[in-house]
Amino acid sequence: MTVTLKKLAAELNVSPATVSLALRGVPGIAPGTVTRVKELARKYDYVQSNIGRALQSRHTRLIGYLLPGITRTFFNEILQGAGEETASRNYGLLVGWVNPGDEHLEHQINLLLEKDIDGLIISEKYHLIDRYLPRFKNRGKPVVFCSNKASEGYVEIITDNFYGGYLAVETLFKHGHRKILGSVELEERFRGNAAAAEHFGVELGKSLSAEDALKKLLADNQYTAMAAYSDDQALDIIYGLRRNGRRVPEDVSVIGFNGGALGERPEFQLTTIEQQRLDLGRCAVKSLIEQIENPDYVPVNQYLKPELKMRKTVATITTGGA
Amino acid sequence: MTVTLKKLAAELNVSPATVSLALRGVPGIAPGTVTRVKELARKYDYVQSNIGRALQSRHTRLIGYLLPGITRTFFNEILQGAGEETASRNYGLLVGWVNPGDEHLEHQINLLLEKDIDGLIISEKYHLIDRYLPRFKNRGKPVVFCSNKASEGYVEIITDNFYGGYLAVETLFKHGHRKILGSVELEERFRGNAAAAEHFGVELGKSLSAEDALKKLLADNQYTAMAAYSDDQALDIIYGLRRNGRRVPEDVSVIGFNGGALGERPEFQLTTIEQQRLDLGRCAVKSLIEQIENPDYVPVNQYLKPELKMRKTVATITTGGA
DNA sequence: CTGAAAGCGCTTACAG
DNA sequence: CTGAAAGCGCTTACAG
Repeated sequence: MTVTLKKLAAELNVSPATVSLALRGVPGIAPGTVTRVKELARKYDYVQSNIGRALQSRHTRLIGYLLPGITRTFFNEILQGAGEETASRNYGLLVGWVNPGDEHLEHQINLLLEKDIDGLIISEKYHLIDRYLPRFKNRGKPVVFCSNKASEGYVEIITDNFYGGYLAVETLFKHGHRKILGSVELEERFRGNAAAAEHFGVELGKSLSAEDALKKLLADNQYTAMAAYSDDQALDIIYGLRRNGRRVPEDVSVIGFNGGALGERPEFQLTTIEQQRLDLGRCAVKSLIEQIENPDYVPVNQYLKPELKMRKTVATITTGGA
Repeated sequence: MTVTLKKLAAELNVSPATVSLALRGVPGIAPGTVTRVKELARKYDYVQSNIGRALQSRHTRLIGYLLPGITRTFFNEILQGAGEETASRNYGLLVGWVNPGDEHLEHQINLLLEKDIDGLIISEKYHLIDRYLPRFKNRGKPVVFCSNKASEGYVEIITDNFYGGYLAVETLFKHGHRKILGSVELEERFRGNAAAAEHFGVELGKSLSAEDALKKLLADNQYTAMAAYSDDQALDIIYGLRRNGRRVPEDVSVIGFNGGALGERPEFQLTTIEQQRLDLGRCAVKSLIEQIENPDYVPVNQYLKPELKMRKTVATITTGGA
């Protein structure tokens, strides 16, 4: 049913090697032969089989992507960015979702190994996956972490969380806020908060969760703004504030972190620090393919700058005192 | 670097065939040999290569999934359901996003064909993809449409939209509503609306879009409820109603269609008809693999029943008159 | 119970 | 410019 090189060769009375060379445009084949081969190939809708090619080259041009199954939304755009970049390079993207429960993960790893992927992108906690990494390394298959901190000795392509944290507090400062609550849920981001707070002379509080933040914002009337851990958390906090009679942004400003469709809804109009999710996926693929195709390439970590998305949950206040 | 059957065979002084049989547990190999082979395989972390196997069996155990690139959220859970089912059957899932612009699509199709997928799932408009289907059919590769209407002669695994439409109007009827606005954006679903309206003796209006629906709801105070085309549309309508001083659900009830995280937010608490998205993906994979592995299997369309998710945008009203 | 051979679809030297 | 051969990693008959 499927047309192979051999069948084309037989029909044209040439050797399979000639057909192979002609189709790939390798120089040194008579122009007439090339034309006849290409015509017949088109007529029969011949498509080169990856399995023949891969067996020979030891490269399948397949890359794997492992991502958490529970987080239903966050990784979608990253995945799509990865998929688009992958396709544009003539690679295929093999996706595996990891659900809690280790058995499942080991099965996914074996599946990817069996399918002979050339490299792997991981958007999953490194401590879950650490133990499996040598299985890829031993086979010379590169691994890149995307949007998640990498295991020791591996490359990470992630948002510049320090910068994002800095930008959040800087933005609030520029709108007149002098006492701001941060979240320590992501250490690097809070360090960015702290650096900006120190630089601009802002007082910075710590919260451990949405509930904790809400409690502190309600208890202490000095806080005029919150730099939240995520958009979801920002919305939860805004919801809690409003239920408790506080206005957002008139009484308290809130800035999120992530971007995506949710904060865009007219009901929310959430000001946020937006991650470049499509680019995270794209850059991870670029780095991985570079490593696959060029063994001498020394990969480096990449930290993508998030961008301020100004909407309507941050207000300018006139600082009392100063 | 990578350990092959041959290397194991050489080290054990047996033939590759013996190693192959031993590893797969084919009966007729001396138990001692099986043990020695398996031990060495584990020691070297031998993993059977799909390319060798596939070349031989003409099946890669890879399936493709083509989905639209613009709709960033709707297909994620379907895709994940598909991925989980795929993995549990020891298949790999090759994902391709289709963005507007035909070149891109043809490229994706060629990519999937090259990668020798055993079958294809499509969540894309059939008229975009029609012309490429013979390329799969001619190669004996089954194609299943998932969550989208299928091309002539192909199988579809989709939500039972008629039932969903019926359920929406039935639900509103049971809450006392007697004049309801529907949406004709999805024909089958509106036919379900209409069937319920007729059965319960409810008056049913037509709207063409969110704006149109809002206009009609505001203009005609007789409508007490809206069966929306989607959750997004439902939220847009609720937003518009509230901005115009109408209360939801006290003045107008609104029921969505889809399910997902958005409507669950406490700000919305959207009552909706929820599609079984994970199951749509799973069922599509099941049908496809059945077709791949059993050529005699005659696939059938599947219509998955959506479920009512009662939240807070539908209220019971006391019908004036009756 | 085990090995030698052939072959799946390709590509890469090599010979002519 | 073209063909014959060998080989990539496996599995499937077949012979012994």
